[in-house]
Amino acid sequence: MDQRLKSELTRQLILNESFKLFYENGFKTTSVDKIMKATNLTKGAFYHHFENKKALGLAVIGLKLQKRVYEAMVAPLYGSGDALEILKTIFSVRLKSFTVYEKQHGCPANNFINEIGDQEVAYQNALKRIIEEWKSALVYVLDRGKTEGSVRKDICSKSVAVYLISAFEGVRGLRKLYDNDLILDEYISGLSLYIKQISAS
Amino acid sequence: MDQRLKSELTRQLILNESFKLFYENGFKTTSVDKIMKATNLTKGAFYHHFENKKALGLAVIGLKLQKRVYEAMVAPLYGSGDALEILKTIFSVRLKSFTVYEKQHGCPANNFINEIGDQEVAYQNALKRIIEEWKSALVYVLDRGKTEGSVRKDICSKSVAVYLISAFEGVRGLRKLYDNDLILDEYISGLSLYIKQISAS
DNA sequence: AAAAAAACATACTACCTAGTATATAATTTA
DNA sequence: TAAATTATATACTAGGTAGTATGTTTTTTT
Repeated sequence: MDQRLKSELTRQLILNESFKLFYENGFKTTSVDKIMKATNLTKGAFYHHFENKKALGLAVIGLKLQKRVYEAMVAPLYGSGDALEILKTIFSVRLKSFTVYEKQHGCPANNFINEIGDQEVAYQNALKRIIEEWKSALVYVLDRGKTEGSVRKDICSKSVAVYLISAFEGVRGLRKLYDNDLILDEYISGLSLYIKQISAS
Repeated sequence: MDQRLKSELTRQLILNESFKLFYENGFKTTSVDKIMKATNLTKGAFYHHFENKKALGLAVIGLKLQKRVYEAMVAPLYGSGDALEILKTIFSVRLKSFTVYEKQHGCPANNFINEIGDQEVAYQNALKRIIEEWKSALVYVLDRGKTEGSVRKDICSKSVAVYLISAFEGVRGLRKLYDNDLILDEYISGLSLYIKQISAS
C-alpha cells in the first residue's frame, strides 16, 4: 500500500483509539501501552508517530476534539433559521439525543478541561481555542438574532454565550452521577426560561 | 497524649493532605505515597487508618468535600434575607472572591464529579449526596421567595436550581483555561439576566 | 508492672508507567 | 535491483503504583 496513506491511517487509528480511551477512562490514567494494545500495534509505532504522550494529548485535543465540538456545537450556529430556535436545538434537543454512553461519560471537552485544564499551558491553550471558537459562533448567532429582531438588543451576547456554555458543560458533568435523564429535563426546563429572557418578544 | 485524640488527629491530617493533593493534581494521579510524604508519616499509618485508596476517596468526599460545599454553598441558603439577594451573593459575589489558587484549580466537587463520577457507583452516590443537598437548599430558598413574593410563582424551583448549579460548575471549569477573570465577569453578567427572569417584579 | 492492643515504621512484592535502544520488515528512491 | 528510508516490533530501563507482611514503639488495660 502507498506508504503515506498507510502512515496516515496508523496515525488516525492511534488518535481515534486514544480519544476513545481518554473519554472513557481519563487522559492521565490512560497509558500508551493501553492505547497501543487497542490499536493492535506496538510502542515502536507510537513513538514513531508521536514525540511523547503530551504531543498525543495535544493532537487529540487539536484534531479530534476540536473537530467534534465544531461539527456538533459550532457549525449549526452558522446555519440558517431562527436564531433562538437554533440555540434551543443545540442546547436542549441535542442533549437528550445523546446515547447512554455519551450521557454516562459526559462531554469530552469538559472532561479534558477539568482534568488537565489547570496542569499545563499547552493544554490550556489548545482547549481555550475550542471554547473561543464555540463562543464566537454563539456571539454571531445572538448578534444575528438582534438584527433580525428575535433577540433583545440590550443583552450582552458574550455574557449569554458564556452562560449557555457554562450551564451545558456543567450539566453534562452532573449527569454522570445519575442513571436517568431527570437532571437533563430539569436543566432543559431551566434553559428554556433563560432563552425566553433573551427573546425580544 | 490521649490515644483516641491522637488517632483522630492523624486521620484528619491524612484527609486534609489528601483533599489538597486531590484538588491540585487529581484523585487518580495522587498516590498514597505522595499523600503520606505530605503528612510526614508512612504507609503503615495510612493502611492502619484506611482500608484502601477507594475508602480514602469516599471519606474525603463524604467528610471534607461535603462539609466544604455545605458551608460555602448550602448553609447561606438557609439564612435570612431576600431570597434573590442570597442567590446573587452565592453565585456571583462569592465567585469573584475566590483566591487565584481556587480559580485556577476549579471547584473541588466538580473536579471529582468529572474525574470519577463515571467510574464507580460508590463515588457516584457520595457525590450525588452533595449535589442533592445543594439542590434541596436552592429549592427551599426559591420556594421561600415565592411565598414572600420576590420570586415568580410559575417557575419550577428544581429546574432553576439545576440550571444555577450547572452554570456555576461549568464556569469554574472554564476559568481554569484562562489567566484572568473576564470569563467570570461574563458569567456573572449572564447570571444576573437569569436571576432577573425568575424575579417576580 | 505485665500483657494486650493500638499506632506507626520499614521492607518488600508484583505490576504498571513513560520513554529508549535496537532490531526487523516494508516501502521508496536511486 | 541495491541502497536508503520509513514503519513497526522487541526488549529493555528507571521509576512509580497499590497493597502486604512484619516489625517496633507507644498507649491502654488488667
